[in-house]
Amino acid sequence: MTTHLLDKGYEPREVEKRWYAYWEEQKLFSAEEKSDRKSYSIVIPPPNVTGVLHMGHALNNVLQDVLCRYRRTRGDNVLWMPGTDHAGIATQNVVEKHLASEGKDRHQLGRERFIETVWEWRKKYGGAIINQLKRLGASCDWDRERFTMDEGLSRAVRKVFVDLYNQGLIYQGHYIINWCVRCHTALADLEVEHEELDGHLYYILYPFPNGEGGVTVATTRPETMLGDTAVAIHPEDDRYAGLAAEAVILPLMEKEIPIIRDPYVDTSFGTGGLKVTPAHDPNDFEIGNRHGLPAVKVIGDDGSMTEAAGRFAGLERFECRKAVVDALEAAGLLRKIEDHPHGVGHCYRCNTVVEPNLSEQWFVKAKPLADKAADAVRKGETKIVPEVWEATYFDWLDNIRDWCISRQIWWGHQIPAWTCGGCDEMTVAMETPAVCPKCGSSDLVQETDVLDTWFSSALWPFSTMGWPDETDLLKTFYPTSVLVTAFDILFFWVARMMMMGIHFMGKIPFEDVYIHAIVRDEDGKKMSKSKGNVIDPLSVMDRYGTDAFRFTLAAFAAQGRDIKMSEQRVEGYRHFINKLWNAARFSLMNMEDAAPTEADLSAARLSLPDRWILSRLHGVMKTDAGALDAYRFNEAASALYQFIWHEFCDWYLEAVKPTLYEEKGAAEKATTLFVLWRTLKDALILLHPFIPFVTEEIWHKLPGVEGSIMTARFPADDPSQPALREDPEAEAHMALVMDVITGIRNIRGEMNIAPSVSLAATVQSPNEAKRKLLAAYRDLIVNLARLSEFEVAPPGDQPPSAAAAVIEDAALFVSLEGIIDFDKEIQRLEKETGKLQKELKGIAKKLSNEDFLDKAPEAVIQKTRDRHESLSEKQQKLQENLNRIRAMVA
RNA sequence: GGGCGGAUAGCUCAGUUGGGAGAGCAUCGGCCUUACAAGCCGAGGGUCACAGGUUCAAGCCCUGUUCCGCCUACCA
Repeated sequence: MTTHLLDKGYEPREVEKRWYAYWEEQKLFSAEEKSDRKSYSIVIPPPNVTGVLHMGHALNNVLQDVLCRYRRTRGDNVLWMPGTDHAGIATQNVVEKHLASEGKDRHQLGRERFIETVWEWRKKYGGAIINQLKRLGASCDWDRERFTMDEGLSRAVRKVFVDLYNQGLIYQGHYIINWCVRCHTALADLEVEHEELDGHLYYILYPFPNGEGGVTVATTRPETMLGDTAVAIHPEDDRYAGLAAEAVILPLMEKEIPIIRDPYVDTSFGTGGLKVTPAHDPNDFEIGNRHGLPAVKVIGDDGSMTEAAGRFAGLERFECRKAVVDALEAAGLLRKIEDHPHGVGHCYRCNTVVEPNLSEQWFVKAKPLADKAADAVRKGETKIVPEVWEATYFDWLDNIRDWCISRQIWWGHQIPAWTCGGCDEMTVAMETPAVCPKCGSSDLVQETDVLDTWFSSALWPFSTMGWPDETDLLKTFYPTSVLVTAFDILFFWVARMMMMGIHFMGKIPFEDVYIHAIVRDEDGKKMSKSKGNVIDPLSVMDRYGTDAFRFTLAAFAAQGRDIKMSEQRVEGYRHFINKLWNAARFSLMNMEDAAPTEADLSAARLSLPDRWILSRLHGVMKTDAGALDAYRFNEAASALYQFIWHEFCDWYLEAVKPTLYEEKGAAEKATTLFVLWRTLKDALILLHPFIPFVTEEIWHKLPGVEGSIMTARFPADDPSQPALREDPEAEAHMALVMDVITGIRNIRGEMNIAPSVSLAATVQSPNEAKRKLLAAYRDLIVNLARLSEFEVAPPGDQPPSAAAAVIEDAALFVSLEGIIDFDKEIQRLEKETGKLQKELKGIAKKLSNEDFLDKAPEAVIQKTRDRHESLSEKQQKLQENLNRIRAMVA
């Protein structure tokens, strides 16, 4: 320990760097694989390896860090498992872009070389987000850091795939899926984002073969007509009841296609005629299956028209749309065009319009897994907080559809399925087979598709802990205590982890799921690069310090509402950090190098402010623990804020200054010093989870403590310290003293009397006990209200030139001999009585209501009566004073 | 189309079994009081979106309306 004095201002940057390095060196984030202590574990939502820290990460990780640091102070064996996600499509896109800037593309490199390049890229840039998490103060067990493409996790992925395949829960099939023509891969339904666009509805006449009339169909995507293989009408549609024709001519393609009847057709939409394109629409695909229609793929995987599109072949799909419309127009078959806003699917990775496309893909049969995942929450095995999200969770799981897990990209877990060139047999296995188990041929070709990234992240809670091996880590930490995440990945990730966790571990992956808010900009808009409204957390930390930023996030994290981030708020909390710093600075200035000797904390030996602050410390400790245990971060943060600033600084420190300056004697100083030390020490421990850096810095200047504050125990759990307790008497006495002081200050302020002017005050109360109390705390009142004289007396003559206030049954007079402004005082009293009058009227009305007296609980009635009595007493006293002053003026 | 959330002080938001409307910031007035002017002391400011209902009593419970935001959906 160098000096115990703090610098005048808190300089976050150097402090943050120093202590983070210290924590890492001392291995203070490390979990014990085996321990007698209670386990507490969280797996981090793994950020994309290509990611940079944004506000969402910051909030998410600060909340996790608060919980982990809090649980450590409570003595738990804490594991916060960190890692990153290989983010297949996103990462591949990033690296491809990088290649493009060098004039290369992945096909030139080939699959193997490309994957090597991604690994190189990952090695070079993939650590960025991890370092940014460290900057945030995240106390993850970094020695256990995992990556979804690591060997161990890849083995878990393979095992899960093989098991599910053998259990019949994974299958391969030819289906309509969402296809991104830019990423060149299939997407799961979830990965498609719908956006309402102003489109058009085109009405096209499909003529009968005999040339007389036809069926008019309506479509938003006219280019797909080239792949139509039927026209459907509803079997009971009267408009087509007498229809003789059994086919129409598909315009532009000049080919005959059948008219079919299917109840799927909505008679109320358009003309009641539906064009059927099995290869490019999921509904049409099913209709096609029902009626045995061929599927003609006219839009290729690259988004341009195929040979099957005839003379439109080679055109880009939207170019083709125009061309088709023009051609139809020219042929006189375009009946009309209507404006038609409708939802259009976009790729969640690159925002390209997604094309429903027919192809061979792998799917997970989701229903059996989803049912168990929903049940676990229904039975309360896993609790979702706040509860409102349960409905959303159930809704999705109860209506789940099979999950398309294959992706036509290179970066990811290649599907462990091999097809025999000899006999076409498919082998799915953990290890690469040498020969075909059926025919013995060694001509085996592995499936080129890779798995959806979310397939591997679904295993995260147990794959990171060593599964499929039965590790100590799993035994100690699975199921995890809580998952902290935002609702936008409730389906993508949370639900799927539930499905996989229950299926493979036989146990839910987490006891609680805490869903926090999304961070938005000041105007409530989602932050996005394209809108240019992103606030970079790193620059916020640079300017205001990490602790201020963290405290802001925690204070904003009220359940069920989005967070609107503004730098102004962070600035406000920087002031709080500074306030704490200075309070500590003041405290330390008064302490010797050694820890204050332990004092007797029984009420008899302590001054009122000492008793009071210890009682308040006990109170805030309880609030803090209760709030954090229930994930009410904002409540914990604001309780601590309130305590430090408005109780500890504003009242306690001011109250004990004379004692610290040894105006009351050495013994009193020693006692107060101990209380001050204890309060500061415990407050730092309570604050540490929120603002770890500044608390650690102060901690090391505090005498009588050892090691890091990270190893300190929560006040209620520390056997080496006398227990804190509630002291209602001290709180009541202090409240009275504070009322008197505030009353005097109020008069001073309202009458514009400078603080430098000492005043004389008198309190008159009929209550002898109260008089005794006030007399006993005379020094405190004189000091904090800046008085020259303070008299306590029974009710009697009122001082002549005095301003008055009423505190409970006591009248307070502040002598203003020579400086009183009578008009001002009259105004002040009138304002006060006016307010009281209004309130009294309301209460009186209540009390005169028979129904109220009849039906309200006795306690409520009594409370109302008491209040009425004390208010009218106060009113009367103020009125007397008002009359007195008026008389003096007149 | 279905569902969810929000509307409380100038701004941003708390308000958990219905029983005296709160905080931070901003504003106004007074202070360089030897930890902190990133501060201290004091003050003003709200028909709790609107309309009904239940109740002795509603910001809170019920119904409806308006305006925002979000999620979800295979009507071309």
